[in-house]
Amino acid sequence: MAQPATLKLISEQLNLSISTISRALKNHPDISENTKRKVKELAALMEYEPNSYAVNLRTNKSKVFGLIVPAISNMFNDSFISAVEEDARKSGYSLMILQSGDDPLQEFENLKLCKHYRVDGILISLAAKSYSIELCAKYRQAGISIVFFDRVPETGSFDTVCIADEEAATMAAHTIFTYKKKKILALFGNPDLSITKKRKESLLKILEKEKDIKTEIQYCANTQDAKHFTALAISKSSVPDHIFCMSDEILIGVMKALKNSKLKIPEDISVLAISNGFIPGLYFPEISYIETSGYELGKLAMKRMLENMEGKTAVKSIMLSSRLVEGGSL
Amino acid sequence: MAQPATLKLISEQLNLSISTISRALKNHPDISENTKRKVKELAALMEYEPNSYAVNLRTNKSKVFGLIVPAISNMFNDSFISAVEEDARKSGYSLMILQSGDDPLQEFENLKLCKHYRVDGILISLAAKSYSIELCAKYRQAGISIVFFDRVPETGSFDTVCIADEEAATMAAHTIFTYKKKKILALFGNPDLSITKKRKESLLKILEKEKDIKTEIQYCANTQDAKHFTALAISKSSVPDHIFCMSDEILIGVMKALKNSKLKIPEDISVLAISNGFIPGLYFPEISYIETSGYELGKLAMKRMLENMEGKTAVKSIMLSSRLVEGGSL
DNA sequence: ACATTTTCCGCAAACATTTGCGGAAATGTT
DNA sequence: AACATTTCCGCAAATGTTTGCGGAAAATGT
Repeated sequence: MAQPATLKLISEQLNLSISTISRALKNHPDISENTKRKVKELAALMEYEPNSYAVNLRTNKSKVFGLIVPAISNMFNDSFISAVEEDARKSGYSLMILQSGDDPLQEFENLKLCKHYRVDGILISLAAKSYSIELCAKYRQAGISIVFFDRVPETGSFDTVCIADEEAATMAAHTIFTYKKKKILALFGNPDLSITKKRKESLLKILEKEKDIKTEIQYCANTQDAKHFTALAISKSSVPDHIFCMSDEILIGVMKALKNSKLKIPEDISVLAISNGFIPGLYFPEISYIETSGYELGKLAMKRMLENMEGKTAVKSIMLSSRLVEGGSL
Repeated sequence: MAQPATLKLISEQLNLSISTISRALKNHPDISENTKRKVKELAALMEYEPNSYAVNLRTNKSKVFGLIVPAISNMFNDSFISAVEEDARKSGYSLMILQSGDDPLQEFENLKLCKHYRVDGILISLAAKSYSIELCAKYRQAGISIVFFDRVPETGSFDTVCIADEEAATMAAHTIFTYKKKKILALFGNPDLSITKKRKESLLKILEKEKDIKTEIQYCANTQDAKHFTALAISKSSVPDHIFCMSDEILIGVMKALKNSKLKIPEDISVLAISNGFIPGLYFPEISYIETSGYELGKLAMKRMLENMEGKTAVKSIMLSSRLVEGGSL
């Protein structure tokens, strides 16, 4: 314990060569059972642990995955991270988690950091206005597996794992139909993200078929925006009878505005969100939502990554289906 | 780009020795400006990046901190992590984040993983029923700086950074006084955690001074428990006029129960929580809370850690003060 | 012109590990 | 007894860096 144990130290104690120690510890057939036993005993006693730097240097593998997200905080990422961490651990990998804060520059730096630490693979959910995609392509070229999740690039052939955005939005639209809503306020996030585009387009595609449904679209950079647009909409003469929220962040803003009004949910106005369910469950009545499980997505993403590590490098796009969870807000 | 650039490769191109390249790149005074320029230019061109494994092997420093938390998800940890990550990055360190899932065994394994990756320091918030403290002591002995935060060990001389729990609970008690509440339901988390003990004791110490204040204590393992105990309490003949929640998790359960009842906040019953403010802000009226800033705590923790790295190893206990933020629930 | 200092650079060891190769000793085969 | 085989282990190179030391060449001083 005084000095951290090394192969050399053990070899000196036992009058064996370093290579013998190394082989004994990994059950190399060249080494006799007797010697193996002795070596292992002493190694255990000395609490030997291979120096990961030396191993990595030699093998050029780190057994670490980089995980880059805009923010660790949001509930979606939370459960995503949990899932990824679980499965990574099971396969002997660790995670280096970096957040971009939705800042393209920071994201770029994080990517370089991953390279610096020579991670074996990178899981990344893009920042808005990201310009990191070329760098990703380059790194992949250099042998680093890259899996995009949730916020994926629109173009280029990459491995992607994401929510079936079209399906989720389509489901939302059909729900709005079913409940015969006529005047919709639809709130979306950053319009630059492909996830936003997909959801918006799919929703509109269906809603626009019906002539008597009026839909107002707004883009919200944050919760505050969502609150603002909601307050504005319900202050007008013709109040919407339904609000669609693309994300939790937006839902929170909407609810703040609604609570400041006299409008009752669902009698006066109904609400539907796309969410993992945590935030919707905090309200009364609970808000209905199209479920997007970060946990499930994480499982899929890590599965894809591990396949990659085993050489299955054919590019794949994976979609995760979602379902409607009815609270009492419809 | 075909081969990753190394010092050797550069040296061959320039007909210089490896050591000259190494020194040139770090502005060693022994190297002439002229040579430095040439070396740097070629290095940039070849996109040279030092192999971190080799560096770490040589220097025995990893420039990585381990961060172990029960769960990444909770809001407190979120902001804590953000702060830590920010300041770590500024000092050239990266973060390896591991979650214990409040499982002592997992925590133990994570600790060993940190050792395996030879992190320079460990920031850790203990799991309930943790038995990792001895291992921490051992690692510290072996030269790894360890800073405990939030959930810190009760005994032993370690660096700790945590909320001024006594102060916060005392503040809560005084608030309850001020608002002349008489029948209190006080909900706490895991009774094994020192943070729970401290908060409970400080609260009771004050409340028990007043004869006409009745306090009921319950321990909740999760949100569900909190909901259960709240529902139970308000179903009785004498309903409490105040509920104190030790954490967000508990607050959520309480609110679920209250929303299922006819009780109005704050008219019929008042609510006070210890929180960072995010969850309390979701309700209407917003819930008053004693603020515990994970962000601030993160700043302090990293500051302490960096001091440690510079050799200031005298053990220190740091407390972060909190303040009352009034929503409309009192 | 010689001695001294400064400038600039290379040699080689060290960090801990992995692994191809070769070789001595022990065992087995006729 | 001579040969072939198997068993078990060590040598040495390689991974990419850092750094103490020493030394040649150039610059400076007398």
